[in-house]
Amino acid sequence: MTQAHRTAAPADLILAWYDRHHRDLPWRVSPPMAARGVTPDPYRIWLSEVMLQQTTVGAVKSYFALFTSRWPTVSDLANADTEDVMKSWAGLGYYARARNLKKCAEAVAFQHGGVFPDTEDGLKTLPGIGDYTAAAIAAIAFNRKSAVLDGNVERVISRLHAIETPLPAAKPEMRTLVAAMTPADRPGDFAQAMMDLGATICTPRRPACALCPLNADCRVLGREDPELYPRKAAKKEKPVRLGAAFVAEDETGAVFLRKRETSGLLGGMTEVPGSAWTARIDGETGTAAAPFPAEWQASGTVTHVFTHFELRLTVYRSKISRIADAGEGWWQPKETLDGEALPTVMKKAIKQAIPDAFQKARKA
DNA sequence: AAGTCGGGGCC
DNA sequence: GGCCCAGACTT
Repeated sequence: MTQAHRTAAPADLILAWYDRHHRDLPWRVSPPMAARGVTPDPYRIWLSEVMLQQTTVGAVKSYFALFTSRWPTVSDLANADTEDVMKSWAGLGYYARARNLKKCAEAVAFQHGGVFPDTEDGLKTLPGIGDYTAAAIAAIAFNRKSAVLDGNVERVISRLHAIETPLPAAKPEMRTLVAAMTPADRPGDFAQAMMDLGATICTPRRPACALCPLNADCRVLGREDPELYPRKAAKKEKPVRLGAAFVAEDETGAVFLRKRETSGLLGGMTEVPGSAWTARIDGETGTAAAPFPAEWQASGTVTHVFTHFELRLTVYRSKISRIADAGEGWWQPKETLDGEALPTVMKKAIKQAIPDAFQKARKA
């Protein structure tokens, strides 16, 4: 085979690109670090992968720093107070991840001797670890030759092979193609390289094809608009739900809070009292669902978009003397609201009623 | 296979 | 305003 007709294998092209353009991330062992003998910590790889599920790198960084600082090992996390974990996760979203994170840490610490399973199948038995995360940890932390397929890789593969089958039906086909590409030599770096490629070059819009190490192999480039890939099933529209939220402030400035059910939407998180969130758009959202009688003053509305519906909350506020029978809940001093397990929609509601309720947003 | 489950950044 | 993001889990 002559050199002129021989094309380098895609995996080699991607790894060569990765060696030059990889991003330095807090949980990553970069090729230069690896050359100095640094090995990945499965705990940190696992923690980062769970945080990164459907979540951007920028959103994760400060949370990763907080968690690894408070709980440096999986055993530390396993022995932590669950409520502290929920408080630390507040704002990151998909709160079932936090509940499963704690369960997984307990399983590793108390049933696996504090050591993560080092195979894809073993990892997949743990709470919160599915197909993607098991493959990613196996590849990145244990150098297993597993096929890592996330949203980034789906985009790269769909364009590289001009896959016409829409997602999610195309996933098995894509996984097979990724498995065929994955090298035995550096599977962990290959996985991270493919995801970096999707995050920085093969982007959803305006991909930088001129800079792509695979542009000579791409079946879409030069024939169609890459933005048309991956094909996706049509999505249904988001319904609107309405509700009321009640922000009560006592004579000391404390706010009345309560705890949500442990499962379902915002499960296990803290809330201000409110009505059910109904799909009806007729009828006013009144104070019928108020937690106790008070002079409730309407103080505007907040809108919050969840994954499958849009919520419009009418916010009511009142200043009352602390009453003995306020129902399930507690009065939280205003200056300590920041540390509570309040999801973003609840912070919005409180801020609507009491604009100076929070110190300032947590920044990276 | 479809529905549930957050939040923010980007265009 | 819509789209996307290192998806998992339930039904």
